[in-house]
Order: sequence, then structure tokens, then C-alpha cells
Amino acid sequence: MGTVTQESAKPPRAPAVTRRAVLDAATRLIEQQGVAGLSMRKLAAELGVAVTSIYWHVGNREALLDELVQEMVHGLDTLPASGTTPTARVLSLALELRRVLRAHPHLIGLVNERGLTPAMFLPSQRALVAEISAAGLRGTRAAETVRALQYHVIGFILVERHTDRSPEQHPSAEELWLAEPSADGDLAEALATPVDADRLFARSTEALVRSLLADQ
Amino acid sequence: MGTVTQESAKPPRAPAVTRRAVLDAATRLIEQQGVAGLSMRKLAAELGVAVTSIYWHVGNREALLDELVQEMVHGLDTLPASGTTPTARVLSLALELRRVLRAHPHLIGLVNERGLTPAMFLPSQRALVAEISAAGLRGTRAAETVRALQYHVIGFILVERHTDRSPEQHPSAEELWLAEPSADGDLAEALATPVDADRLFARSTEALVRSLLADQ
DNA sequence: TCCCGGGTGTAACAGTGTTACAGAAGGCTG
DNA sequence: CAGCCTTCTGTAACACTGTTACACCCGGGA
Repeated sequence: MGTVTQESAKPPRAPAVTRRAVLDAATRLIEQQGVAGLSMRKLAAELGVAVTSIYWHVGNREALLDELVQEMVHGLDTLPASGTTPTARVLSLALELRRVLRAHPHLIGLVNERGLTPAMFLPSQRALVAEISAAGLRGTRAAETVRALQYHVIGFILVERHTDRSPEQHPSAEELWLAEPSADGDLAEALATPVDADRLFARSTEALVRSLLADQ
Repeated sequence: MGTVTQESAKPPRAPAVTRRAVLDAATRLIEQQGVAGLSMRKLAAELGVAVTSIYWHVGNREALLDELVQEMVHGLDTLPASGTTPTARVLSLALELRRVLRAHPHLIGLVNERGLTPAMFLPSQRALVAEISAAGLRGTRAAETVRALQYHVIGFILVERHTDRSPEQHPSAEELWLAEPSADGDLAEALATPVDADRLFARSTEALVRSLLADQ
């Protein structure tokens, strides 16, 4: 009934491929070509094995992806917060969350498709709750603040992920803004510059945190 | 070389299907079953026609999606801003942008994949630029503000789109927070409540706008 | 020796996007 | 009228996808 561990003490014939090897090869394929580039036959060919062996070890394409997602979710169990002021600590949490998620850009969509988003973000949510409580917010107000921050961070990462994957923006923002007649030349020029995502994220998140943590 | 309009004055044989009909049927299919549910054969069957006719009229699956995306992009040419204070006007723009984008949840991902995000958001970006200039921001600072707001709004909508499509969150946020021992009972209870996206968006966007438009 | 079960392979199913090719049907020119 | 040309449709195939029914091999236990 449970999963079969080939690493235990009774491999009768030294299997040509292990569950672990399948998962690793799948990860490699996904990182190279995206989730759509993962096909069971490619996977089998990569491992020098027939397709059915893949199915024997992981059951399914869906089950395979489930497993990878589970591993990722377990991978971000504890997020550290650094800094002294509440604003700084919340900001550091957000930066850390983005850093971790950006390491697995392909899987973030899969997590949602599997309905694991709450489970995935529970640790970070817990950490956020702690910091925001420490900042003095309580009850509904605190909950709204936590959620606002989570939506902001996850949303930013989703936008990033999308723009990363579209290699050439055909009428690029640069062309569009250079052709634009404008009163504020510096502004147009700035908008014609590629986005510095790190900086933009840090700035906008800090602005949001400041505003959310301030009494209004 | 250009596109052929069947509506012009020379239809020799009253075609069994028009380009327009294909686009409409595709839109219907996508709205019902998502982009992945759009197959050329389904489309042909829906219209009572062989697959090749579809290809003749729209060329390609990719070209078909391109066309739908183009239509959507043209659909949000002008966004109205209402209100008196800069903050209120920017906020109203954000709310309007979200409202329009939520009407086409399936296409928003396609727009990015096609690298049309800059073109798509140029109108809203222009409107934002006008409001933010009116608020007194200039140059690089203004550009960063515009981008921060766009990332926030688009990101929020992407998160919404994801959570909308995952029907059952298996360990739901509710269960998780009800099982959580917590010092702030009200907070845990609030986090166990489903998200009110409208309210959350309005609140968080307003917080962000306030902070971005304030001198720091 | 026989059997059982873990692990693998062959070959097929239905479904996908796409296309080479054969037509049908009307308008135009000879 | 014949012939051709453009527009539009259909048949059938290609390569690819996920998935599975089935046969097979081979080592260990009885």
C-alpha cells in the first residue's frame, strides 16, 4: 500500500532505474524545458528505459508532479526573519520568500493547480503572523495585513515568472515609451529602461509594509 | 498577403464557416474549459466542419490565440479615472483595471506568453503616469511608482486567477488555522475565514498608493 | 522444480497539432 | 461554351502526447 523503497535491503535484481532517479531526471527536464517539456517518453529515454518502467515507479505523470510539488513544499518549511524593527523583519521575510520561490519558478504554478497553496504558505504565513503581532496589530486588521502581504509577494513573483518566460516583448516597453510624447522626459526615459525586479520588489514591498504597519 | 475579410463583396460560395465564427467559437470553448480545453478538432466539431477549414481560416492554433489576445488588448484601450484627490484617482484606476482584467481571466496568461504585456498595459500605464504626474512625482521616482502599482495590480489578479481555478484546497486555510494554537484568537479566526478579494484588493492597493504618493 | 512477485519491454489505444493532397463550386477570361 | 483560377472543404496521414494490457525475465522461497 505504501511507497516502495528500493534502497531497502532486498533488491533482487538491481533495478535499472529508481524512483529517486526518475524524480531527479524529471526535475532536470522541467528546469530545462518547463513543465510542458516534461514527457514520459522523454523521461524514459533520458534514463535509458522503457516508458512502462517510469509508470511502475511513479504511477502517473500527475503523481510524479505531485511528488515534486510535495518535496518543494517541504523545502520551505522555515523561513528566517532578520532585522530589529517590525518593518525590517517583515520586509526580510518577504525578500526571503521571494528568493526561495524564485529558485523553483516552474513549480509555483503546479502548487496552485494541486490546491496546495495554503499548505505551502502556511509556514511563511505563520512567520508573518508572528512579526505582525509583534508590531502590535491584532485581530481582523492583522489578518488583512498578513494576506495583503502574501498576495503582494506571490503576485509579484507570478508577474516575474510570466515576464521571464516571454523572451521577446514584441512592441517592447522601451520602444513604446521612447515613441511617446511626454511632458516629463525623465519619466519616459525611466519607463523605457528595463525593470530592475530586485529593486522594484524591495521598494514596493517596503512601501506596502510601512503603510500597513502604520496606524491610519 | 494581408488578412482576408470574408465579409467583403465577393463570397463565391457562402462559406460554411467564417473567420469570425471560428474566433467566437474558440472564445466560447476557452471560457468553458480553459485554454487547455481548446483543441482544433473540438473547434471543428463545434462548427460542424473539418479541421482543415479551421486551419484555412485562422492558420494556426497559435495564430488563433494571438488573434483573441489582440482583440482583448484592443478592448482595454481607455480606462477612466474618477475621484478628486490623486490617491483616489489612482485607486479608481487600479480598481477599474482589475475589473476589466477579471472579465477575461483565461486570456491574461496568454497575453504574457505572447510578450504583449507592455502593449496591453500601455493605456493603463499612460493613465497611471498622468495621475502620478498630477500628484507631483517626477522622473525615476514616478516611474518606479507606476511600475510598483502595475506589478501589484497584475500580481493580485494572477493570484486570484490561480486560486479561482483550484477548486478544492485540500488542507484548506480554514482547517489549518483552526487547528493552529495561537495567542491572538481573533487573528486565527480571521485567517480561517475565506478571503474577500474585493475588500483585500481595495485595502492593500490603497495602502500601497498612499505610501507611494507620500514623501518619504 | 515450481511459483511468486518485482521490474522491464512491446505494442497498442485515444487524443493532440499539423499538413500534403484531392476535390468541389463559383467567377473570370478565352 | 470550355477552361482556368481562387476560395474553401474534406480525407488521410505524420509525429507526438499520456496511458495501459500483456508478455516476459529473473532472483528468492517453498
